[in-house]
Amino acid sequence: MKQTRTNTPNYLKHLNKKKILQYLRDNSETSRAEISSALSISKPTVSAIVDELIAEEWLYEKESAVASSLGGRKPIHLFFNHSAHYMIGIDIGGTLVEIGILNMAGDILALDRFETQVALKEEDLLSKICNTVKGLLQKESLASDKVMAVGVGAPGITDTENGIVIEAPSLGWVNFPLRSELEKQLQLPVYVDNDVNVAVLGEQWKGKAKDAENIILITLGTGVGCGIIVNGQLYRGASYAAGEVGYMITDKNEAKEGYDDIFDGYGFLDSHVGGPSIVKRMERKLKATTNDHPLKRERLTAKRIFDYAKQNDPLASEVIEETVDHIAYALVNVICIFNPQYVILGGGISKSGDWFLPKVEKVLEKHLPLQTEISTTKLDNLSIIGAGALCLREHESLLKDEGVV
Amino acid sequence: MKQTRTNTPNYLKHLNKKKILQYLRDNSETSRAEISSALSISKPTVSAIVDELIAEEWLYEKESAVASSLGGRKPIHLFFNHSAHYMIGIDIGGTLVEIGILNMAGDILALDRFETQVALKEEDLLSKICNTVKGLLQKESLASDKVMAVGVGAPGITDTENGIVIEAPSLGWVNFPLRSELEKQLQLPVYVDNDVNVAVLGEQWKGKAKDAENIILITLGTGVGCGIIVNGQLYRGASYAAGEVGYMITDKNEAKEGYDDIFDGYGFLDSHVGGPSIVKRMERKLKATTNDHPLKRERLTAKRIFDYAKQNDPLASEVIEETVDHIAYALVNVICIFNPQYVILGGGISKSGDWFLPKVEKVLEKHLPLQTEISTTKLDNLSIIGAGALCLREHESLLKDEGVV
DNA sequence: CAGTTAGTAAGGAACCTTTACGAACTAACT
DNA sequence: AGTTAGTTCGTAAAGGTTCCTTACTAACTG
Repeated sequence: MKQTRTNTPNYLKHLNKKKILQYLRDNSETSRAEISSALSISKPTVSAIVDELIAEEWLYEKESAVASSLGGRKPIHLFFNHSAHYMIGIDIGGTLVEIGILNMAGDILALDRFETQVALKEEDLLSKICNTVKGLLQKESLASDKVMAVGVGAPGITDTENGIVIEAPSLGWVNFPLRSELEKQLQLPVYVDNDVNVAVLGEQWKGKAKDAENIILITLGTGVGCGIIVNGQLYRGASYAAGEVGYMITDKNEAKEGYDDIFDGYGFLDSHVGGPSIVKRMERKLKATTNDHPLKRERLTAKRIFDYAKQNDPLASEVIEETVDHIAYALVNVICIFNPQYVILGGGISKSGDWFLPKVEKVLEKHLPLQTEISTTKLDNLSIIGAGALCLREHESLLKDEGVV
Repeated sequence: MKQTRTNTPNYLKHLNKKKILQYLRDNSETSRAEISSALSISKPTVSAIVDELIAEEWLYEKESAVASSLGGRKPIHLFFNHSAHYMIGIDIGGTLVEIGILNMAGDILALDRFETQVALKEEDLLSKICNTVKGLLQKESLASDKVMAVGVGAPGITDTENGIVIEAPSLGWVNFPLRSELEKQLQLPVYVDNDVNVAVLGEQWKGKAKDAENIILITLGTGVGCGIIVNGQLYRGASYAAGEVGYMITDKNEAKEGYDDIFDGYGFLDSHVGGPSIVKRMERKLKATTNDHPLKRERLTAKRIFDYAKQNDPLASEVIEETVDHIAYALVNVICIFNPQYVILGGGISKSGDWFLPKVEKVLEKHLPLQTEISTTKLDNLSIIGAGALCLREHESLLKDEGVV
């Protein structure tokens, strides 16, 4: 079998085309001449490629420009056509599946969702997803060939090369061939990755860490997850298990004595800052106290306990303080190893970020000489946007970014 | 000013040439036909490029081959010429400067060394380095134009793009323009990086982690350092400070109470597993005990204390056990974040590796579900070899590896 | 009108590929 | 032993890309 030749003259053109298209995505309202000087490609070459891209509807022209003050012909401005191709972003979560249609600008044109566990019980989850996708396309009256690719974030360790979900406890999946199944039903290219990885990609595309090269995203939820972008690339680890910070140990004495891992497969940090562990510790405190406490009459959730801590409730504060402490020291460890440009916190707990971030920063200042910007996610539908970013990255189209920038 | 055009037909040839040369470096005794099918480049193209490479002395032919058992013309075997170009590796350490000449196979042909602090006091360190280089070249009767590049490992945070040592406390350097100074005096291309980064490159080139994509090297010495290769690339961090694991915290309670940082700029882990901290803790134990102890009559060093611990001396064991503990938990944290293929331990303490690695592995097994191979450096002159690997990576020659493999 | 800038056309050089061929060797058959 | 078929290696020749440089037209300012 003959392999495809890569380093052929054709490939050169491909490279240049990609370069130009990427430049236009980031710099709208530019001209052929500007592209030529910015990317140092000769003017005739730029013209030829731009004409092709216009024919393929990736770009469009608009002549509304003004000439330079020194005189000269007016440039013909070029714009990236955000509506020529679309992407579908799917976020499969333990509780909710969200599906959206994105244009190339990352705008969500349509969104639908359903409960995961219900779908798992009542019907086939895969079919439900595919039907929802088809429904959305119909609603937006989009033909399937307008869709460039489908990006999926899955809640578990994922073999991205083969599109196989190695393990997703909340779905009961083990070595589930998600990509091939979806591709069969949807007849579209599908790209799958871990939900946390997808989320960092989203932050890099549209969020706080726009275009940064070194980003860490930490999700605080049932467990602790961590998405890593280094040297501009997603880092997945030797066996797709990078960023399993839930196993981090911030207190060796306690680790030695043994901690109660809330669930099997959860690590030290999971068992100290994960939602269920917060609840568990609060329950213990409540039992130990003989006084009355309003939380004794409520169904406990991490969020409620946070709320009480914010109002300086002594019991809740004790519990939360310890949690925040662990988070802070975990951040110290992550930052000293990675020296990232940004650390972004996501997940349920991050919504209380404004309140606890200053406490965290205090710890960082004390133990680290490195300046790092810490913030919480500000993006709605981060996972959907990230799934789109995954498409952009992985799709064998012009926009694919190979290697280092 | 006109920039250099990159995506020109010439560039294509450059890419192919590089590909072929790299293939030959890794697969000696191959033929034009084999290259063609392995790299999927057409036979005529391979022939043309190989002829050029032979003319440039990168390769040589040897006809001693046997034909395939199915018949056919005998292939002309091609060999990488390890002696056509040379590299100079320099390891600037706090106590010792080592300089070596390497061939392209990574063999050290000549080696010289001198004491750093003496040179710093008595004369100009830079001149001393350059004179040593010149001396070595003379000794090997090598012309300067046979030297492809010079690689340098510096003991501090280094701006590799500009070749500036941002901070090297042991040399008293702050923002020292090492590259330009050396280039001026040696008239050769110079590449500078942090000593730990250089060391990982060495391990990847010639050591245990040969050609692995994801490697962590941890050096245990005065402080704790960490070199990181992810996705096949060196990771330096957002501000060249990645891998400063010395700041890692493995015991939040102790960190909170405050630990005595042995030196300014040393972090929690430095202060618990660094050589001086081991000595300090042993001193305390010795003072506290009224019994006689042979170590009371010796000059204390980390190595000696390790030796006594190995012989089950109770005092030394207590000290070392705590140190090993911290190392183990630090490894848990590093591994859970990175999921590397290999973790390699270097530095002075690593020489006792055979003895303490089993203890470390026990901790890892308990807290991590990830399988990771942990070992200690087996390479002599790792830093010199690493400096050579740095040359290979960074040099704008054919062997430079851009982006992902 | 000169001066300046945007985009196009034509000619030329470099690259790679495919197809075709000679050289060299094995194995099997006469 | 000699011949022939089948393989494989490496090289030519021809053809088609690509890109670049130079030179041009178009269009606008002052």
